[in-house]
Amino acid sequence: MNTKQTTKTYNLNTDEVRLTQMMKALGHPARMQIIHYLSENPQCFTGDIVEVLPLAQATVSQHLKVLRNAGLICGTIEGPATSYCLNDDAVAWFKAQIGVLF
Amino acid sequence: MNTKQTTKTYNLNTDEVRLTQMMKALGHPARMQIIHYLSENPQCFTGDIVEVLPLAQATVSQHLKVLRNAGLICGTIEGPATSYCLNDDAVAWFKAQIGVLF
DNA sequence: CAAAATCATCGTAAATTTACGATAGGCAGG
DNA sequence: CCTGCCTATCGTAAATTTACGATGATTTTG
Repeated sequence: MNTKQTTKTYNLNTDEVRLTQMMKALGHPARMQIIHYLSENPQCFTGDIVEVLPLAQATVSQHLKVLRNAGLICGTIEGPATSYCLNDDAVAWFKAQIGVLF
Repeated sequence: MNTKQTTKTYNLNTDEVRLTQMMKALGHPARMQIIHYLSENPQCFTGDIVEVLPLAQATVSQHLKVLRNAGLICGTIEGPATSYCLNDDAVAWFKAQIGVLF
């Protein structure tokens, strides 16, 4: 019984929950660097990103997974490697949703 | 020596670092709720927000501090209470910076 | 088929975040 | 002044995140 709860609790709707997840994904320097890199190099492999970041391959792969789960990037297996790119639809949705929020 | 570092490391510029901090601040449900509430109630006290969230007063105050440090809101002491509102300049900057990123 | 290359996942320490009660500090009313 | 109200900060557990090496899975090359 921490709060009286006499008033309704503000809840986030589905869009806002998704937006929050995207914000969280973008709220880490390494992941922001990845997004920045992908916006300049629209199509690249995991290895390219690993070379450019001061992080171990496992860590980069982990960050890529976070961005994938947030829907911001999509990766396609291409032979032995994986190619990543920005998800343009998600980016557009993200921008639009920020306009709704503020 | 974890990386060869033969290539330059991608670094974030000052703007991107600040943007990342804002993203991180917005990447938590409670803080997103606060922002949502402030966008509907442009001027309100800490107590108003505490009533609306299912969190203890200390926790809300902590979240408000994160948003303040990110520059997204500003609080002014008003008598015995503190009044909070969105920082419109920061919001505008945030929106513009997203346009630069993507 | 064996070896090398590429990447994801696992297991796990260390660091950070989150949430809370308790406490402190400032301001208004009696 | 004292008391009550409002909020920030402190101290601290629990949960989550971050980063790494090691390992696996898959594909191409020799």
